[in-house]
Amino acid sequence: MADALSFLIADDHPMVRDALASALGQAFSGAAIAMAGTFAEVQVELEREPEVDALLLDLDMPGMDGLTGLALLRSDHPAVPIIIVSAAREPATIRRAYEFGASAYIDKSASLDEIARIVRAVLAGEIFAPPEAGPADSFAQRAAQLTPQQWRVLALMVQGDQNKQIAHKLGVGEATVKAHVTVILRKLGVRSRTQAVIEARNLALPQPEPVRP
Amino acid sequence: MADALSFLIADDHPMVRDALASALGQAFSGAAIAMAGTFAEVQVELEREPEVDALLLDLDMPGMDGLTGLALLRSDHPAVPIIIVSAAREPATIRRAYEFGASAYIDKSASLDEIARIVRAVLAGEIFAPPEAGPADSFAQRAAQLTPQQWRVLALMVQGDQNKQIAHKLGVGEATVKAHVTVILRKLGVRSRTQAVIEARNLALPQPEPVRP
DNA sequence: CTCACCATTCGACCAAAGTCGAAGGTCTGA
DNA sequence: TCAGACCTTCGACTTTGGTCGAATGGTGAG
Repeated sequence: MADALSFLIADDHPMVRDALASALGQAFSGAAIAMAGTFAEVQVELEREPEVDALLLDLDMPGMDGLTGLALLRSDHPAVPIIIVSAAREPATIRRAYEFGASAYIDKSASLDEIARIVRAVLAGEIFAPPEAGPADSFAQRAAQLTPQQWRVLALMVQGDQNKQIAHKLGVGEATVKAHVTVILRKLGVRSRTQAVIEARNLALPQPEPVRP
Repeated sequence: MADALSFLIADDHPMVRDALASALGQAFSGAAIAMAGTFAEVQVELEREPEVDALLLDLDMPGMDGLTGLALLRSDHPAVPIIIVSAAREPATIRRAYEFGASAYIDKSASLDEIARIVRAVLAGEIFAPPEAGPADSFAQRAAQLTPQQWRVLALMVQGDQNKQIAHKLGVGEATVKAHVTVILRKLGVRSRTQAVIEARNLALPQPEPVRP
Protein backbone atom coordinates (compact mmCIF):
# COMPACT_ATOMS: atom_id res chain seq x y z
CA MET A 1 0.00 0.00 0.00
CA ALA A 2 2.62 2.43 -1.14
CA ASP A 3 0.37 5.22 -2.31
CA ALA A 4 -3.13 4.13 -1.32
CA LEU A 5 -3.64 7.19 0.82
CA SER A 6 -7.03 8.08 2.29
CA PHE A 7 -8.22 11.39 3.74
CA LEU A 8 -11.29 12.67 5.53
CA ILE A 9 -12.27 16.27 4.96
CA ALA A 10 -14.62 17.82 7.53
CA ASP A 11 -16.05 21.26 6.83
CA ASP A 12 -19.58 22.58 6.76
CA HIS A 13 -18.84 24.77 3.75
CA PRO A 14 -19.09 22.75 0.49
CA MET A 15 -16.87 25.18 -1.37
CA VAL A 16 -14.06 24.74 1.11
CA ARG A 17 -14.52 20.98 1.01
CA ASP A 18 -14.12 20.91 -2.76
CA ALA A 19 -11.10 23.17 -2.69
CA LEU A 20 -9.37 20.94 -0.16
CA ALA A 21 -10.36 17.81 -2.06
CA SER A 22 -8.94 19.20 -5.28
CA ALA A 23 -5.74 20.20 -3.54
CA LEU A 24 -5.27 16.74 -2.06
CA GLY A 25 -6.33 14.93 -5.24
CA GLN A 26 -3.75 16.86 -7.19
CA ALA A 27 -0.93 16.40 -4.73
CA PHE A 28 -1.64 12.75 -3.94
CA SER A 29 -3.00 11.08 -7.08
CA GLY A 30 -5.12 8.03 -6.37
CA ALA A 31 -5.95 9.09 -2.85
CA ALA A 32 -9.38 8.17 -1.45
CA ILE A 33 -11.15 11.24 -0.09
CA ALA A 34 -14.20 11.13 2.17
CA MET A 35 -16.29 14.12 3.20
CA ALA A 36 -18.24 15.20 6.26
CA GLY A 37 -20.31 18.33 6.89
CA THR A 38 -21.23 17.91 10.55
CA PHE A 39 -19.57 16.61 13.66
CA ALA A 40 -21.85 13.55 13.65
CA GLU A 41 -20.83 12.70 10.10
CA VAL A 42 -17.18 12.88 11.08
CA GLN A 43 -17.78 10.35 13.83
CA VAL A 44 -19.66 8.04 11.47
CA GLU A 45 -16.93 8.20 8.85
CA LEU A 46 -14.18 7.53 11.35
CA GLU A 47 -16.16 4.63 12.74
CA ARG A 48 -16.55 3.16 9.27
CA GLU A 49 -12.97 3.74 8.21
CA PRO A 50 -10.63 4.31 11.19
CA GLU A 51 -7.50 3.93 9.07
CA VAL A 52 -7.51 7.31 7.36
CA ASP A 53 -4.08 8.84 6.95
CA ALA A 54 -5.22 12.31 7.96
CA LEU A 55 -8.31 14.21 9.05
CA LEU A 56 -8.65 17.80 7.87
CA LEU A 57 -10.98 19.37 10.42
CA ASP A 58 -12.78 22.70 10.60
CA LEU A 59 -13.37 23.94 14.14
CA ASP A 60 -16.51 25.90 13.28
CA MET A 61 -18.73 22.99 12.34
CA PRO A 62 -22.25 22.32 13.58
CA GLY A 63 -22.23 19.88 16.45
CA MET A 64 -18.72 20.33 17.73
CA ASP A 65 -18.28 22.83 20.51
CA GLY A 66 -15.00 24.19 19.24
CA LEU A 67 -12.08 22.48 20.89
CA THR A 68 -14.35 20.16 22.85
CA GLY A 69 -15.15 18.32 19.64
CA LEU A 70 -11.48 18.14 18.70
CA ALA A 71 -10.61 16.60 22.03
CA LEU A 72 -13.45 14.12 21.66
CA LEU A 73 -12.27 12.92 18.25
CA ARG A 74 -8.73 12.81 19.50
CA SER A 75 -9.72 10.55 22.37
CA ASP A 76 -11.77 8.22 20.18
CA HIS A 77 -9.12 7.88 17.47
CA PRO A 78 -5.68 8.60 18.88
CA ALA A 79 -3.95 7.19 15.81
CA VAL A 80 -5.53 9.59 13.29
CA PRO A 81 -3.47 12.74 12.68
CA ILE A 82 -5.74 15.77 12.80
CA ILE A 83 -4.99 18.88 10.77
CA ILE A 84 -7.01 21.92 11.77
CA VAL A 85 -8.34 23.94 8.86
CA SER A 86 -9.98 27.10 10.02
CA ALA A 87 -10.37 30.81 9.48
CA ALA A 88 -7.88 33.08 11.20
CA ARG A 89 -8.03 32.69 14.96
CA GLU A 90 -6.31 34.04 18.00
CA PRO A 91 -2.93 32.53 18.79
CA ALA A 92 -4.38 31.22 22.04
CA THR A 93 -6.86 29.04 20.19
CA ILE A 94 -4.19 27.68 17.89
CA ARG A 95 -1.96 26.92 20.84
CA ARG A 96 -4.78 25.12 22.60
CA ALA A 97 -5.53 23.11 19.48
CA TYR A 98 -1.96 21.79 19.59
CA GLU A 99 -2.33 21.00 23.27
CA PHE A 100 -5.32 18.88 22.40
CA GLY A 101 -3.36 16.83 19.94
CA ALA A 102 -3.71 18.59 16.61
CA SER A 103 -0.83 17.81 14.26
CA ALA A 104 -0.92 21.02 12.27
CA TYR A 105 -2.88 24.17 11.60
CA ILE A 106 -3.79 25.46 8.13
CA ASP A 107 -5.29 28.87 7.57
CA LYS A 108 -8.18 28.91 5.12
CA SER A 109 -6.41 31.57 3.11
CA ALA A 110 -3.46 29.27 2.46
CA SER A 111 -2.59 28.34 -1.12
CA LEU A 112 -3.17 24.84 -2.44
CA ASP A 113 0.57 24.35 -2.61
CA GLU A 114 0.98 25.27 1.02
CA ILE A 115 -1.78 22.85 2.00
CA ALA A 116 -0.17 20.01 0.10
CA ARG A 117 3.18 20.81 1.66
CA ILE A 118 1.81 20.75 5.21
CA VAL A 119 -0.18 17.56 4.67
CA ARG A 120 2.89 15.88 3.20
CA ALA A 121 4.91 16.88 6.22
CA VAL A 122 2.32 15.49 8.61
CA LEU A 123 2.19 12.20 6.69
CA ALA A 124 5.96 12.00 6.99
CA GLY A 125 5.53 11.99 10.72
CA GLU A 126 6.45 15.59 11.37
CA ILE A 127 4.29 17.31 13.90
CA PHE A 128 3.91 21.04 13.59
CA ALA A 129 3.14 21.30 17.28
CA PRO A 130 5.56 23.65 18.99
CA PRO A 131 7.55 21.42 21.36
CA GLU A 132 7.88 24.27 23.81
CA ALA A 133 4.21 25.23 24.33
CA GLY A 134 5.33 27.36 27.26
CA PRO A 135 3.47 27.16 30.57
CA ALA A 136 0.42 26.02 28.58
CA ASP A 137 -3.18 26.51 29.53
CA SER A 138 -3.72 24.90 32.89
CA PHE A 139 -7.30 23.87 32.23
CA ALA A 140 -6.37 22.35 28.88
CA GLN A 141 -3.61 20.40 30.60
CA ARG A 142 -6.02 19.02 33.13
CA ALA A 143 -8.65 18.32 30.49
CA ALA A 144 -6.17 16.36 28.39
CA GLN A 145 -6.16 13.65 31.09
CA LEU A 146 -9.77 12.69 30.35
CA THR A 147 -10.50 9.28 28.85
CA PRO A 148 -12.63 8.95 25.68
CA GLN A 149 -15.78 8.05 27.58
CA GLN A 150 -15.21 10.89 29.99
CA TRP A 151 -14.96 13.28 27.05
CA ARG A 152 -18.29 12.10 25.73
CA VAL A 153 -19.87 12.67 29.11
CA LEU A 154 -18.34 16.13 29.39
CA ALA A 155 -19.46 17.05 25.87
CA LEU A 156 -23.06 16.22 26.81
CA MET A 157 -22.76 18.03 30.14
CA VAL A 158 -21.70 21.14 28.23
CA GLN A 159 -24.88 20.94 26.20
CA GLY A 160 -26.93 21.00 29.40
CA ASP A 161 -27.92 17.33 29.49
CA GLN A 162 -28.72 15.69 32.81
CA ASN A 163 -27.14 12.45 33.98
CA LYS A 164 -30.21 10.45 33.01
CA GLN A 165 -30.18 11.81 29.45
CA ILE A 166 -26.44 11.25 29.13
CA ALA A 167 -26.85 7.68 30.33
CA HIS A 168 -29.52 7.05 27.71
CA LYS A 169 -27.52 8.59 24.88
CA LEU A 170 -24.42 6.58 25.78
CA GLY A 171 -26.34 3.39 26.49
CA VAL A 172 -25.14 2.94 30.06
CA GLY A 173 -26.66 3.22 33.53
CA GLU A 174 -27.11 6.50 35.34
CA ALA A 175 -24.81 5.31 38.11
CA THR A 176 -22.05 4.94 35.56
CA VAL A 177 -22.50 8.47 34.33
CA LYS A 178 -22.36 9.76 37.88
CA ALA A 179 -19.11 7.94 38.44
CA HIS A 180 -17.64 9.48 35.31
CA VAL A 181 -18.79 12.92 36.39
CA THR A 182 -17.05 12.48 39.72
CA VAL A 183 -13.76 11.67 37.98
CA ILE A 184 -14.20 14.53 35.52
CA LEU A 185 -14.73 17.03 38.31
CA ARG A 186 -11.64 15.84 40.12
CA LYS A 187 -9.47 15.89 36.99
CA LEU A 188 -10.64 19.37 36.08
CA GLY A 189 -10.12 20.62 39.61
CA VAL A 190 -13.66 21.92 40.10
CA ARG A 191 -16.30 21.14 42.67
CA SER A 192 -19.56 21.12 40.76
CA ARG A 193 -21.03 20.28 37.38
CA THR A 194 -21.83 23.92 36.79
CA GLN A 195 -18.21 25.00 37.26
CA ALA A 196 -17.03 22.26 34.91
CA VAL A 197 -19.43 23.44 32.22
CA ILE A 198 -18.31 27.05 32.67
CA GLU A 199 -14.65 26.17 32.22
CA ALA A 200 -15.29 23.83 29.30
CA ARG A 201 -17.26 26.51 27.48
CA ASN A 202 -14.40 28.94 27.89
CA LEU A 203 -12.49 26.53 25.66
CA ALA A 204 -15.08 26.57 22.92
CA LEU A 205 -15.52 30.35 22.89
CA PRO A 206 -12.01 31.76 23.30
CA GLN A 207 -12.29 35.53 23.67
CA PRO A 208 -15.18 37.96 23.50
CA GLU A 209 -13.05 39.99 21.10
CA PRO A 210 -9.92 42.11 21.06
CA VAL A 211 -10.17 45.72 22.22
CA ARG A 212 -9.34 48.23 19.50
CA PRO A 213 -9.86 51.85 20.69
CA MET B 1 -31.36 72.32 40.52
CA ALA B 2 -31.36 73.74 37.06
CA ASP B 3 -27.88 72.66 36.03
CA ALA B 4 -26.60 70.60 38.96
CA LEU B 5 -26.05 67.55 36.79
CA SER B 6 -24.18 64.48 38.05
CA PHE B 7 -22.68 61.63 36.06
CA LEU B 8 -21.04 58.32 36.82
CA ILE B 9 -18.37 57.11 34.44
CA ALA B 10 -17.53 53.41 34.59
CA ASP B 11 -14.57 52.14 32.60
CA ASP B 12 -11.53 50.14 33.54
CA HIS B 13 -9.29 52.19 31.28
CA PRO B 14 -8.18 55.44 33.00
CA MET B 15 -7.51 57.15 29.68
CA VAL B 16 -11.03 56.55 28.47
CA ARG B 17 -12.41 57.70 31.82
CA ASP B 18 -10.55 61.00 31.56
CA ALA B 19 -11.61 61.55 27.97
CA LEU B 20 -15.24 61.02 28.85
CA ALA B 21 -14.96 63.20 31.94
CA SER B 22 -13.43 66.03 29.93
CA ALA B 23 -16.14 65.73 27.30
CA LEU B 24 -18.89 65.90 29.90
CA GLY B 25 -17.21 68.66 31.92
CA GLN B 26 -16.94 70.77 28.83
CA ALA B 27 -20.47 70.18 27.61
CA PHE B 28 -22.13 70.46 31.02
CA SER B 29 -20.22 72.99 33.10
CA GLY B 30 -20.57 72.49 36.83
CA ALA B 31 -21.53 68.84 36.51
CA ALA B 32 -20.45 66.45 39.25
CA ILE B 33 -18.59 63.49 37.80
CA ALA B 34 -17.87 60.27 39.69
CA MET B 35 -15.64 57.45 38.46
CA ALA B 36 -15.57 53.68 38.78
CA GLY B 37 -13.08 51.15 37.44
CA THR B 38 -14.74 47.88 38.39
CA PHE B 39 -18.24 46.53 38.55
CA ALA B 40 -18.13 46.53 42.35
CA GLU B 41 -17.19 50.20 42.40
CA VAL B 42 -20.13 51.00 40.16
CA GLN B 43 -22.46 49.34 42.63
CA VAL B 44 -20.92 51.21 45.56
CA GLU B 45 -21.19 54.57 43.79
CA LEU B 46 -24.79 53.99 42.81
CA GLU B 47 -25.61 52.94 46.35
CA ARG B 48 -24.03 56.13 47.71
CA GLU B 49 -25.58 58.43 45.15
CA PRO B 50 -28.58 56.83 43.40
CA GLU B 51 -29.69 60.13 41.83
CA VAL B 52 -27.13 60.39 39.06
CA ASP B 53 -28.50 61.77 35.82
CA ALA B 54 -26.70 59.24 33.66
CA LEU B 55 -24.34 56.28 33.91
CA LEU B 56 -21.76 55.84 31.17
CA LEU B 57 -20.91 52.17 31.27
CA ASP B 58 -18.26 50.06 29.60
CA LEU B 59 -19.31 46.46 28.99
CA ASP B 60 -15.77 45.06 29.18
CA MET B 61 -15.09 45.81 32.83
CA PRO B 62 -13.73 43.40 35.42
CA GLY B 63 -16.52 41.91 37.47
CA MET B 64 -19.43 42.34 35.10
CA ASP B 65 -20.13 39.37 32.88
CA GLY B 66 -21.01 41.46 29.85
CA LEU B 67 -24.72 42.02 29.58
CA THR B 68 -25.37 40.16 32.81
CA GLY B 69 -23.86 43.06 34.71
CA LEU B 70 -25.88 45.57 32.73
CA ALA B 71 -29.09 43.77 33.56
CA LEU B 72 -28.10 43.62 37.20
CA LEU B 73 -27.51 47.37 37.44
CA ARG B 74 -30.67 48.01 35.50
CA SER B 75 -32.71 45.97 38.00
CA ASP B 76 -31.15 47.62 41.02
CA HIS B 77 -31.54 51.18 39.72
CA PRO B 78 -34.34 51.33 37.19
CA ALA B 79 -34.41 55.13 37.27
CA VAL B 80 -30.80 55.65 36.18
CA PRO B 81 -30.38 56.02 32.41
CA ILE B 82 -27.51 53.84 31.23
CA ILE B 83 -25.40 54.79 28.23
CA ILE B 84 -23.21 52.00 26.93
CA VAL B 85 -19.68 53.09 26.00
CA SER B 86 -17.75 50.30 24.40
CA ALA B 87 -15.43 49.31 21.60
CA ALA B 88 -17.02 48.25 18.35
CA ARG B 89 -19.26 45.26 18.84
CA GLU B 90 -21.51 43.09 16.79
CA PRO B 91 -24.97 44.48 16.07
CA ALA B 92 -26.47 41.59 18.02
CA THR B 93 -24.77 42.74 21.22
CA ILE B 94 -25.91 46.32 20.74
CA ARG B 95 -29.45 45.16 20.13
CA ARG B 96 -29.39 43.05 23.25
CA ALA B 97 -28.05 45.95 25.27
CA TYR B 98 -31.11 47.95 24.28
CA GLU B 99 -33.37 45.04 25.21
CA PHE B 100 -31.84 45.11 28.65
CA GLY B 101 -32.71 48.73 29.15
CA ALA B 102 -29.74 50.68 27.85
CA SER B 103 -30.71 54.19 26.78
CA ALA B 104 -28.03 54.70 24.18
CA TYR B 105 -24.84 53.28 22.71
CA ILE B 106 -21.65 55.26 22.12
CA ASP B 107 -18.73 53.85 20.20
CA LYS B 108 -15.35 54.53 21.79
CA SER B 109 -14.15 56.08 18.57
CA ALA B 110 -16.87 58.74 18.71
CA SER B 111 -15.85 62.39 18.90
CA LEU B 112 -16.33 64.41 22.07
CA ASP B 113 -19.01 66.46 20.32
CA GLU B 114 -20.92 63.33 19.41
CA ILE B 115 -20.72 62.08 22.97
CA ALA B 116 -22.06 65.36 24.34
CA ARG B 117 -24.86 65.33 21.81
CA ILE B 118 -25.97 61.81 22.68
CA VAL B 119 -25.79 62.42 26.42
CA ARG B 120 -27.82 65.60 26.01
CA ALA B 121 -30.46 63.70 24.09
CA VAL B 122 -30.70 61.02 26.76
CA LEU B 123 -31.04 63.68 29.48
CA ALA B 124 -33.86 65.22 27.49
CA GLY B 125 -35.72 61.97 27.81
CA GLU B 126 -35.02 60.64 24.37
CA ILE B 127 -34.21 56.99 24.23
CA PHE B 128 -32.03 55.81 21.42
CA ALA B 129 -33.44 52.35 21.69
CA PRO B 130 -34.96 51.24 18.41
CA PRO B 131 -38.70 50.92 19.14
CA GLU B 132 -38.97 48.09 16.68
CA ALA B 133 -36.30 45.70 17.96
CA GLY B 134 -37.76 43.08 15.65
CA PRO B 135 -38.54 39.62 16.97
CA ALA B 136 -35.92 40.29 19.64
CA ASP B 137 -33.81 37.70 21.37
CA SER B 138 -36.15 35.29 23.06
CA PHE B 139 -33.84 34.55 25.97
CA ALA B 140 -33.24 38.22 26.59
CA GLN B 141 -36.97 38.79 26.66
CA ARG B 142 -37.45 36.07 29.22
CA ALA B 143 -34.47 37.24 31.25
CA ALA B 144 -35.85 40.76 31.40
CA GLN B 145 -38.64 39.49 33.66
CA LEU B 146 -36.22 38.74 36.50
CA THR B 147 -36.44 40.78 39.70
CA PRO B 148 -33.34 42.49 41.15
CA GLN B 149 -32.72 39.78 43.71
CA GLN B 150 -33.18 37.11 41.09
CA TRP B 151 -30.56 38.82 38.94
CA ARG B 152 -28.10 38.75 41.80
CA VAL B 153 -28.71 35.06 42.28
CA LEU B 154 -28.29 34.38 38.57
CA ALA B 155 -25.10 36.42 38.43
CA LEU B 156 -23.60 34.25 41.16
CA MET B 157 -24.87 31.07 39.54
CA VAL B 158 -23.06 32.08 36.36
CA GLN B 159 -19.83 32.33 38.34
CA GLY B 160 -20.26 28.74 39.49
CA ASP B 161 -21.34 29.42 43.05
CA GLN B 162 -23.46 26.87 44.89
CA ASN B 163 -26.70 27.73 46.65
CA LYS B 164 -25.01 27.77 50.03
CA GLN B 165 -22.36 30.24 48.88
CA ILE B 166 -24.95 32.44 47.20
CA ALA B 167 -27.02 32.44 50.39
CA HIS B 168 -24.01 33.55 52.41
CA LYS B 169 -23.04 36.30 49.96
CA LEU B 170 -26.57 37.67 49.85
CA GLY B 171 -27.16 37.26 53.56
CA VAL B 172 -30.23 35.03 53.29
CA GLY B 173 -31.06 31.40 53.95
CA GLU B 174 -30.29 28.61 51.55
CA ALA B 175 -33.99 27.82 51.23
CA THR B 176 -34.55 31.33 49.94
CA VAL B 177 -31.89 30.96 47.29
CA LYS B 178 -33.43 27.69 46.17
CA ALA B 179 -36.81 29.37 45.82
CA HIS B 180 -35.26 32.10 43.69
CA VAL B 181 -33.52 29.52 41.53
CA THR B 182 -36.82 27.77 40.94
CA VAL B 183 -38.42 31.00 39.71
CA ILE B 184 -35.37 31.84 37.59
CA LEU B 185 -35.46 28.47 35.86
CA ARG B 186 -39.15 28.82 35.10
CA LYS B 187 -38.80 32.38 33.78
CA LEU B 188 -35.87 31.40 31.57
CA GLY B 189 -37.67 28.34 30.31
CA VAL B 190 -34.96 25.84 31.27
CA ARG B 191 -35.02 22.77 33.46
CA SER B 192 -31.73 22.81 35.30
CA ARG B 193 -29.18 25.17 36.78
CA THR B 194 -26.60 24.08 34.25
CA GLN B 195 -28.82 25.00 31.31
CA ALA B 196 -29.55 28.39 32.85
CA VAL B 197 -25.82 29.08 33.21
CA ILE B 198 -25.16 28.03 29.62
CA GLU B 199 -27.79 30.39 28.24
CA ALA B 200 -26.76 33.25 30.48
CA ARG B 201 -23.14 32.94 29.40
CA ASN B 202 -24.17 33.10 25.78
CA LEU B 203 -25.30 36.61 26.62
CA ALA B 204 -22.00 37.63 28.10
CA LEU B 205 -19.82 36.23 25.32
CA PRO B 206 -21.69 37.01 22.09
CA GLN B 207 -19.77 35.41 19.24
CA PRO B 208 -16.50 33.52 18.99
CA GLU B 209 -15.45 36.05 16.37
CA PRO B 210 -16.30 37.23 12.87
CA VAL B 211 -15.00 35.15 9.97
CA ARG B 212 -12.51 36.96 7.78
CA PRO B 213 -11.11 34.70 5.05
C1' DC C 1 -58.53 52.83 53.91
C1' DT C 2 -58.85 48.40 51.88
C1' DC C 3 -57.90 45.19 48.72
C1' DA C 4 -55.11 42.89 45.50
C1' DC C 5 -50.68 42.00 43.75
C1' DC C 6 -45.93 40.91 43.98
C1' DA C 7 -41.20 40.47 45.86
C1' DT C 8 -38.88 38.22 49.43
C1' DT C 9 -38.35 34.93 52.77
C1' DC C 10 -38.45 30.27 54.68
C1' DG C 11 -39.53 24.96 55.99
C1' DA C 12 -40.69 20.45 54.43
C1' DC C 13 -40.47 17.33 50.91
C1' DC C 14 -38.75 14.93 46.54
C1' DA C 15 -35.40 14.50 42.66
C1' DA C 16 -30.89 14.97 40.87
C1' DA C 17 -26.02 15.26 41.54
C1' DG C 18 -21.90 13.57 43.53
C1' DT C 19 -18.92 10.08 46.56
C1' DC C 20 -17.13 5.64 47.86
C1' DG C 21 -16.07 1.14 47.19
C1' DA C 22 -15.87 -2.81 44.21
C1' DA C 23 -16.25 -6.01 40.22
C1' DG C 24 -15.01 -7.46 35.51
C1' DG C 25 -12.41 -6.53 31.18
C1' DT C 26 -8.15 -5.37 28.49
C1' DC C 27 -3.50 -4.54 27.62
C1' DT C 28 1.40 -4.56 28.78
C1' DG C 29 5.64 -6.12 30.51
C1' DA C 30 8.07 -9.29 33.61
C1' DT D 1 1.19 -17.09 32.61
C1' DC D 2 0.92 -13.89 36.00
C1' DA D 3 0.93 -9.15 38.00
C1' DG D 4 -0.15 -4.57 37.72
C1' DA D 5 -2.32 -0.60 35.81
C1' DC D 6 -6.27 1.38 33.81
C1' DC D 7 -10.89 1.91 31.73
C1' DT D 8 -15.57 0.97 32.27
C1' DT D 9 -19.37 -0.30 34.73
C1' DC D 10 -22.52 -0.37 38.66
C1' DG D 11 -24.98 -0.26 43.66
C1' DA D 12 -25.50 1.98 48.08
C1' DC D 13 -25.07 6.17 50.49
C1' DT D 14 -24.62 11.39 51.26
C1' DT D 15 -25.00 15.99 49.62
C1' DT D 16 -26.86 19.43 46.73
C1' DG D 17 -30.46 21.10 43.81
C1' DG D 18 -35.29 22.06 42.87
C1' DT D 19 -40.56 22.14 43.96
C1' DC D 20 -44.53 23.34 46.65
C1' DG D 21 -47.04 25.75 49.90
C1' DA D 22 -47.27 29.53 53.03
C1' DA D 23 -46.20 33.76 55.79
C1' DT D 24 -44.55 38.58 55.77
C1' DG D 25 -44.25 43.26 54.12
C1' DG D 26 -44.49 46.86 50.69
C1' DT D 27 -46.97 49.39 46.88
C1' DG D 28 -50.48 51.02 43.92
C1' DA D 29 -55.56 51.14 42.28
C1' DG D 30 -60.01 51.97 43.55
